[in-house]
Amino acid sequence: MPELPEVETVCRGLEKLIIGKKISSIEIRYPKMIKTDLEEFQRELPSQIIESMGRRGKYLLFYLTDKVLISHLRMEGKYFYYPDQGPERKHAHVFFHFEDGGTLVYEDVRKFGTMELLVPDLLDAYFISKKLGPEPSEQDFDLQVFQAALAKSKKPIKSHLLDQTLVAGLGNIYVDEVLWRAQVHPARPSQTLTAEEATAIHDQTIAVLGQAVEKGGSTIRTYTNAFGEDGSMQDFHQVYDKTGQECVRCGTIIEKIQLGGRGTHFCPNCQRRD
DNA sequence: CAGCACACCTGGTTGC
DNA sequence: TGCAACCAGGTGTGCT
Repeated sequence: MPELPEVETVCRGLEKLIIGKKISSIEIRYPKMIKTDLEEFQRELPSQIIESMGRRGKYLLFYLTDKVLISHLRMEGKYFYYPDQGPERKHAHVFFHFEDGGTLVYEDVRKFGTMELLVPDLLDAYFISKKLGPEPSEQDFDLQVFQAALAKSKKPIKSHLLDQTLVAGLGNIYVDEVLWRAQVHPARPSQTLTAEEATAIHDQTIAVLGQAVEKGGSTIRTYTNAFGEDGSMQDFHQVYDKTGQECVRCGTIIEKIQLGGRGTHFCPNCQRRD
């Protein structure tokens, strides 16, 4: 599922379902996804209460009684909440059983997702170690800092936006949408961007991710009807998965290329290389 | 240090 | 139809 808007949607959904619940037991069927000490994870979680939910970039945060569970959904991670035991499912990897009989299940077909348990004091250091950039908001995402970083990089702008260091939260869908809106070719070396182009990318990043959060995220390729997949942002995509269709701005046919190993959609007329 | 290919997994789609 | 190759909303590693 997830780029930032989808993770935010899951976060808001879980807030309504599991806040205040006490974990009675934990069941881990795919131990490899627990990246901190497994014994500790199994020992510490039971008896903790879900105090609140949070999000930083694409990381989902469960604030527990005296720990923080950091969950990253990677490509296909999903959470399902059941007021009872829940059904048996092939790709269910972690079960959080609550004292009231409810169950939160983490499912992930590709098993790329990760979970880590930290003391809250180490959360800031954790994100610093990941070199995670600012949240895509007016308050946090500073244009001057962004422009200065771009000026020092030869990386294609799309690859740079995807690496989470300049700004947190963009993934392969929204980065294509942002660059289309900003009218910048995805392969442009970062340092060749003009101040106007950098400003447009900055502003459109905030606008696109903000709009996507409002729409509840995007639901693409109708995967299983996962919790939180009720988004409608896909109806507003202008280039992602629009290969062969006309650009709504100029009528030119949208093209798809490979860039940094990722499928990349753009309008060859609106988004010139130079 | 920067940049890039590749690894991690499974399943759906495409093309011969 | 059968099956191999390729592709998928992400990130960490290890190499040049």
